[in-house]
Amino acid sequence: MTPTTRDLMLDVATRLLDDGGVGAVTLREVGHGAGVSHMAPYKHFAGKEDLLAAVAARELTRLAGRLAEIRTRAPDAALRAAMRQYVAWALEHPARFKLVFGAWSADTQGLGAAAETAHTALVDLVTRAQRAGALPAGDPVRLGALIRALAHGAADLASAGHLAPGGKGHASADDLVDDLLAYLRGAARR
Amino acid sequence: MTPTTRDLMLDVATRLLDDGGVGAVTLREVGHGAGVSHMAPYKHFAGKEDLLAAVAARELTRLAGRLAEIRTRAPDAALRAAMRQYVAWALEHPARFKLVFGAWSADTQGLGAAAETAHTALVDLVTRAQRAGALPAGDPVRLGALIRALAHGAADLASAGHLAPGGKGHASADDLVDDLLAYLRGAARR
DNA sequence: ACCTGAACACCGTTCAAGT
DNA sequence: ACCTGAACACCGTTCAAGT
Repeated sequence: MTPTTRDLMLDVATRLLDDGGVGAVTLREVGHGAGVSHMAPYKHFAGKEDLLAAVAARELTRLAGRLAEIRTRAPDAALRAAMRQYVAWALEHPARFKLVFGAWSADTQGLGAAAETAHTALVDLVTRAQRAGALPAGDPVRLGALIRALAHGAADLASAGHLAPGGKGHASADDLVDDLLAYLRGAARR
Repeated sequence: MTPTTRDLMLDVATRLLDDGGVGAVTLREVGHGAGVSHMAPYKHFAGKEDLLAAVAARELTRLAGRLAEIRTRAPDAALRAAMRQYVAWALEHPARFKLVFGAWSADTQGLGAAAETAHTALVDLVTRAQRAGALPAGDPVRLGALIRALAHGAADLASAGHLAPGGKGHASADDLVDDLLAYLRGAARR
């Protein structure tokens, strides 16, 4: 049950990522932080890119897991809770967020599979919210893409400090998610 | 009229950025590409971060300029055209997009001022679309934030290839912008 | 199977110096 | 004012070798 060297390396890499961004993640520091040589990471990962992909995949899997838990709630509250979870995670761990949703050079480390799981969970939430009358009719995949793109954009802008900071009309990322869901609820009643 | 060494360096940096991402922008290559030594960039920029901020500021200023041109069109078409311009720019130059909207360590190189200009232009477009009946009433700053967050998120996800690629329900970033504007137009008529 | 240490090419940055 | 070249610390990666 003691963590494997590989897992220890992922922990160290995640801590470096949180502390100083992706540029602060060096294979040498990952090795030393895990108590081994600066070359040991190459025995577990093909290179730096592969290590970062493994960090991203683990993080995305955990996020998808939390979204899956939310699925047990009432359908119209679940969708809002899921988007708030997404936004909160982005604001708490901006460097992880940027890494996970940056470009993946290849579908390595099961990143694609983890993304598929999260996507399926979202479409399911949308479908159930539609049946509950909280969302308008229409292709749930497309509606899910709209909601996720808004949550993603609001989280990204907020985490970089570009969301009209302070003063009149200032809206948090959560506020924007609520605004969109309110407009969609209105469209469902028309 | 011949470009200054500084402008030449910004051109080289932008080309390196487009070709290989932010990691491919090295001060040494910027110097050599501009026909000077690997140390010359330090005479024009405080360091790498400052050079990248200058690239971002120039890019953001150009984007704001193109949004300003759009302002001359009919109000309800102008907002859509502006968001399409934003999305198109992000998809054409993903590395510039990520750089411009990444975290700025300091308000150097006039980045904040350029962002302010673009933000003001957007709020103006929103206000005029509201008067034309194409958007619901309410605080134009907050409504502008909603629209921009959606365009931003759709562009970011699309440029990284995370927008439910292919198959049923697939929506482009432009499609999502259109969807949101259609829902908002519906809310304006209620 | 997993780890080590030397070595190479590269990069950001400092410094002393040149015109 | 603007540019140069040597030097330093650091990083990703390869390789030969050890248990």
